[in-house]
Amino acid sequence: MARRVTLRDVADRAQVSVTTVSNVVRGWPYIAAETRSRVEDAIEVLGYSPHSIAQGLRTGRTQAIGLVVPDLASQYFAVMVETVETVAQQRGYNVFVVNSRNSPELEIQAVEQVTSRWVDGLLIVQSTRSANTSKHLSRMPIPVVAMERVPQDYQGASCMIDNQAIVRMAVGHLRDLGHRAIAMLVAPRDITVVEARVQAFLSLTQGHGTLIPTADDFGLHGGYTAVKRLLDSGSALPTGIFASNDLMALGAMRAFSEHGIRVPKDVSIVGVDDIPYCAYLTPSLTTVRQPLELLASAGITMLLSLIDEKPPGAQQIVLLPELIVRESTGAPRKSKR
Amino acid sequence: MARRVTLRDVADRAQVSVTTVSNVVRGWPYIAAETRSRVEDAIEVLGYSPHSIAQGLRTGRTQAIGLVVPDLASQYFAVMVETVETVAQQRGYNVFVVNSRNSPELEIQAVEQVTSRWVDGLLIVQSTRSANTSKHLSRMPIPVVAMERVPQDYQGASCMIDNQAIVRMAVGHLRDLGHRAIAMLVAPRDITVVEARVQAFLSLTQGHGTLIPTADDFGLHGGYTAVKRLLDSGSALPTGIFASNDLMALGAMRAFSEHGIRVPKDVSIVGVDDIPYCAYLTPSLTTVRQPLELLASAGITMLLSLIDEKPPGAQQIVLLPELIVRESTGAPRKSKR
DNA sequence: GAAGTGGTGTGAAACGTTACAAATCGCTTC
DNA sequence: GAAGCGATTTGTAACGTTTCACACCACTTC
Repeated sequence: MARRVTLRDVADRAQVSVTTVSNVVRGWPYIAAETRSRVEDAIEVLGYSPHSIAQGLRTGRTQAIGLVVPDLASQYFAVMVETVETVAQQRGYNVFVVNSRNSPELEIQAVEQVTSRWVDGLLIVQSTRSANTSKHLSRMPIPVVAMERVPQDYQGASCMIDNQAIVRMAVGHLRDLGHRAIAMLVAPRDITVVEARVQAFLSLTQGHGTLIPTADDFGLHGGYTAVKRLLDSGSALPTGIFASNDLMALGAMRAFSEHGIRVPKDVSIVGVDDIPYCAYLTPSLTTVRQPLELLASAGITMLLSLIDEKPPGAQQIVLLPELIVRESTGAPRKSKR
Repeated sequence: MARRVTLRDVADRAQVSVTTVSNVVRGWPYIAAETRSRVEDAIEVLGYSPHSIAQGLRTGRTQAIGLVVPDLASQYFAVMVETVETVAQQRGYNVFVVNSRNSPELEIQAVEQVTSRWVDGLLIVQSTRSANTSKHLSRMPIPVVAMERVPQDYQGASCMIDNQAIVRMAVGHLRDLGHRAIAMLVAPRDITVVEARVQAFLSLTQGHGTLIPTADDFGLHGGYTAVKRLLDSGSALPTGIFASNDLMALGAMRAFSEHGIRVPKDVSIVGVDDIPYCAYLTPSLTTVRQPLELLASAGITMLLSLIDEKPPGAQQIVLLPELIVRESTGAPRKSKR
C-alpha cells in the first residue's frame, strides 16, 4: 500500500511545473513535444493517475451521479441499473447506487446522503406515492430526472411509460380473445404506476372488471397467495387475468397449477414487463413489454444533457409499451354471451 | 439551484470561527453550550450539510467503496449488489457499482476508474479466469476483497462458496435417486467457478458423467439451445442433468417441454443458485442453494473491517451450499443396472 | 503572586487539483 | 530598435474541509 502519486511528484521528476503536468494530462495544445514526452514518461514510470476527489473539489464536478431505486434485488430494476451504469460509464461518469427499499423515509435519507456527495445529477425512481419527495427534488441544487414512477405533482424532468396503453393492450388482448370476466391482480396501490393502472383498468372495463388484491408483496409470493385465497374462497373464477407484473403472473400460474387449473385452457393470464423468464416458461407468458432499457437510457441521457446544460430534447418523455403474445392466453372455454 | 452552503457561511452567521463550526458538526466535546446552540441554529437556518468531497480530500477517506461485478442485469448479482449496498449504507458508506460486462479489459478499466476515485475499499467479483487482474489487485493501495470467483493464484482476502460441495450435493442427489447417466450442462469454462465445478463433476462421476457444452451464453438462452442441440443430435439422453445454474436449468426445461419430454418423469434436473423463481415454476426446480446474501454480507463486512484496520475474523471465508429438493427431480424411469 | 490546569476558541496550513494572469522567449513587423 | 505576436511555461490563489498548535480565560495550587 504505497503512497499515492501526485502531480507534484510527476512535476519533480519531469523537471517542470505542476501546471504543465496538469496541462499535459488534460490535453492542452500548447506544449512542446519534447516536454510532453518527458512528462508522459514520468507519468508512466511513477504510475500517476489523477485524484478525482481533488479534481471534484476544484472544478465542482465530480463526474458521478446518484441512482436511487426502490428495490435493487428485483430483476426489473437490475436491468435499469445496468443500462444506466453502462451509458454513464461511456460518458465518463460513475454511479452511486442507493436502495430506498420501498420506504419513503429511507428514500429521503438516500437522496440527502447522495447529494452531500456532490454528485453532478440524480436519477430517481420514487418508492411510493405517499412519499412527498417531490418538493425535496425540486429544491435540489443539481439536475434531477424522475423515472418510471413519476408523482402527479412533479414538475421537473421525467421519463415514464404510458400506463394507460399498457392496460389497453393487456385488456384489449383478452377482450379480443373473447374474454368478458376479466380480473386484475393488483399490487399495492400506493405505488404511482399501480394506481394509474388500476384506474385505467376500471374505466376500461366499466365495472365488469374485478380486482384481486394482494398483500404487501408485489412479487411471486404476492401473486401466488392472492390466487390461493381466491381459489379457497370458492367464488367464481374470471377467465382472463391481468397481472400487475410478470412476477405476480408467475406466482398466480403456480397457484393455478397446484389446483389443477390449466393455463391457458381454463384461464388466460397476461403479465407486464417481459422479464427474460417469460419466454422460457411452460406455458410461456403473454405479457406487455415495458421498454425498460429504453426508459433507462432515455433517463440517463436526459440527465447528462441537463448536467452539460445542453437543452435536453424534451423535459418529459413518455414511452409506449408493446404486447407480446405467447402461450398463456387463449380463447375462453365456453363463451358467455 | 442555489449556491451551496459552506462552513464559512455558518461561521459568519453564528459569529464564530470556521474551526468551531467544524468542531460542533463533528461532536467535539469542549464547546460551550451557548455557542453550540448558536451554531446549530445557523446550520438549521442555512441548511448546511457537509461537503463530503472536501472532507474526502482532507481526510483521505471518502466513505465510499467500489463494487465491480461481471453482470449487473442478472438476478444473481442483483441480490449481491443489494446486500452489499444495504450493509455499506448502514455503516455510512456509499457504493459505486461498476459493471465489467464479463470482459477482462473492461474489468481492469473499471478497477482503475474506481480507484482513481479514492474509494476506501474495493469489492470485486472477477469476470473470467483469463483476466489477470490478480496482480493488479494485490498492488492496490486500498483494501480489496474478492468474492465468489476467486482466482487460483490470488492471495488476498476473499469470500467464496464451496464448489466441490455444490457438485457433491447435486450429483449425490441424482445418484441417490438412482440415476447413472448424468450430464452436466456447462457454462463457459473460463469462469473460475465453472471450471472448478466441471473438475469436481468429472472426478466425482469418474468418467461416467458427460458434459453438455453451451455457447457463450450462460443464461436461459444458453441452456435452451444446448438442450435443443442435444435433442436434435439424436444421441442418447442422460436421465439426470446437473445445470451450471438455475437459469440454464430453466432454459433446458423449456427445450425439453417443447419436445414433449417431461420433467421429472423422463429426465431429472438440478440447478444451482436457488433464484426466487425456482419455487414457483411447474415443476418447481430442485436446486443447490448458494448462500448469496451471506456471501455478500461476509464480503462487505470483511472489507469494512480491513478499512478500519480492525483484524477481520478471517482472511478467507468459504461458505457451504444447501440442497433444496423440489419437483424437478425423481427416480429414473427404467433403472439401468 | 507565580505557575500550573482544564475548558473554549482561533488562525494558518495543509489535502491535490485547476483557473488565471503573468512571464519568458524567439520571431516578425514597421 | 521598439513594439507586437504566438508559443510555451510558470506561480499563485482558490475549492471546503480538518488538523494542529497555540491563545485566552478563569480557576486552583503551591
